[in-house]
Amino acid sequence: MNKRKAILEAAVDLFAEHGYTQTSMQQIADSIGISKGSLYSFFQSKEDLIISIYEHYQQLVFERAFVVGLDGNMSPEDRLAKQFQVQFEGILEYKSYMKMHMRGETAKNSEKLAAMEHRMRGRLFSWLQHNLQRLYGNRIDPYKWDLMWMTQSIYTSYMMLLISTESDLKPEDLGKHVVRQIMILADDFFEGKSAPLLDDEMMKPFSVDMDREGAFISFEKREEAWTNLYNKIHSMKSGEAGEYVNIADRISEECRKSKPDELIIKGMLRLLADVDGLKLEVSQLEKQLLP
Amino acid sequence: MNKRKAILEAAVDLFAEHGYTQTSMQQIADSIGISKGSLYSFFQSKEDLIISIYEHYQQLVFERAFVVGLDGNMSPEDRLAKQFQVQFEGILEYKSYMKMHMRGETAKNSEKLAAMEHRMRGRLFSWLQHNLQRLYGNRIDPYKWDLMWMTQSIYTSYMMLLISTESDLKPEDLGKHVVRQIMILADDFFEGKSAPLLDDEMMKPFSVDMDREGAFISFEKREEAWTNLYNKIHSMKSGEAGEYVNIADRISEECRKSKPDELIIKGMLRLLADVDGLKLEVSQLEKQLLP
DNA sequence: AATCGAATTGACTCATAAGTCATTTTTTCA
DNA sequence: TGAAAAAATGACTTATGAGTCAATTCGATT
Repeated sequence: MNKRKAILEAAVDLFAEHGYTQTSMQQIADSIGISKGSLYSFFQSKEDLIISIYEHYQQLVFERAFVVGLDGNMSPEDRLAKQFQVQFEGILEYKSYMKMHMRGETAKNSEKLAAMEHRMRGRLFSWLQHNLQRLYGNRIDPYKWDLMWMTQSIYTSYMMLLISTESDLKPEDLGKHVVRQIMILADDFFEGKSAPLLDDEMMKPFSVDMDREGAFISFEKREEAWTNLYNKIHSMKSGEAGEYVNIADRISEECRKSKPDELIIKGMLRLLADVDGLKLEVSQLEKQLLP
Repeated sequence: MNKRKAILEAAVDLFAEHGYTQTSMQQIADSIGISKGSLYSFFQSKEDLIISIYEHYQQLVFERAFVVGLDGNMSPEDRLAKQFQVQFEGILEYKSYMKMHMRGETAKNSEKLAAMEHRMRGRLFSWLQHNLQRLYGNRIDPYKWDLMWMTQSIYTSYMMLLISTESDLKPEDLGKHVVRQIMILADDFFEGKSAPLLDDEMMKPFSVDMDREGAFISFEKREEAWTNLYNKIHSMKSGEAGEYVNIADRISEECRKSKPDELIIKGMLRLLADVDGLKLEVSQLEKQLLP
């Protein structure tokens, strides 16, 4: 629906400029000329709104890069540079969202958001690891955490420059630059001139279980299945939608647990499968969640 | 008074854990067993409280490193590593404050705080620039922004690791590591293999007019007083100089402690003041250290 | 045009938290 | 010891903003 999107966009702008707590629902409503009550017919709560924002934008910004990674015609180095470039382009395109995201300032309220943020960070690291291994093979292993850590810090800092100033930095240059710096630092490790500081044990909070190489693709598919389901639900008549969102939320919550109860997931999916318009989306999601 | 300090410390812990807006004055009062009204007799407002926190801690954390920079017996490289080390040690010691600071989440409310934050960032950059120039001279100029930017991003990211995990990272290792990475990246620029992306124009928001800022001047004065003292000592006959350097080092060490013992400082200064040629420098330094 | 249901509204409630101040407690000192 | 001064208290006021809902408007259908 269109008004929903308008709200999301207005909210993201305001959150980016003034911060989450400093922006009232009234302001958001005013900025697009609707009433507060109307706003609440699209989003159950302020928290629901910001979560929806993350759900709406995170794919847009972060997943575009992964697709480039599949292009087999480039050297690993160029491919990685290209992926960073695409990422920087995405950041420029969704500046407001990135600004909001960078502020942080939100996570502590909401379990759900914290989990989301953790997942995103984990994905960044597993993506970095994947690419480093493609570049250097297994010999990178002893140094991978130091390299990943420095890489993400350089990447993030240039990203902040990109969104917070009116510079004419080119995503292409930035992509090449970041890769160049990674490689310099890596070479130094290989030459035995630096010793690594970080190890698996220490970086446990940053690693996310990934089922080897197919991880990203399967991740993407799962993500897509979720998106489709939520979109379908939201496009339904409001009366029933709330209940279905609840069920979907319950499933997602269960999946995020360290030991998800398959029966609960199965049951919840069954409930949704009974709804006429959702059959396709549910079976698609089920294939991803319960292989 | 002591209660004031207790409030500051309680507040910084709570702000670090729950965030500024999520911590109420009542909670702060409760946590040290006084009433809210009492709290307001020490700080006019919540904003006044957070500003006082910044005023209380920022010197403690950031200025300790600058003093180390004056020791003339080390190579520029080792000296810089040592400065980073001291910085990391400070961060460990004032973990809560750094956590609070890292959250940000505050600046937009208060003009005064925003200015403060801006000034601190400016100081970091001017310190970095100073050290890079000491390391490489003027040939660093075309690359200095890129190097400073990457340095601060690597430095900041390891700092965050230090405060957010229970790792056993050693400040000494971290200091050496950061310097090592700076030098690798710098060498690559010198070899002409990388091109710089950032320039003065683009980085204007990050450079601060140093002379305009009161705090910076007062800090500079202190640094100047130290420099003068060390210079004078070094210019003396070597026989006695060693002893005086020891005393001066002992003062600097004391000053870097979280709870410096004023009496010790006073005593040490007194010892130096008895030396004929140092009277002027000592009184100059004393004015800075014991106002 | 009349009717019905869905969408929209904004005045309302409720909760929270900053900041105040009359009152009480503690300290000081003659 | 007792009076005056200082410090501490917590109930109170006030402001803000999330979330609700009865009333109203809008729009589709016959």
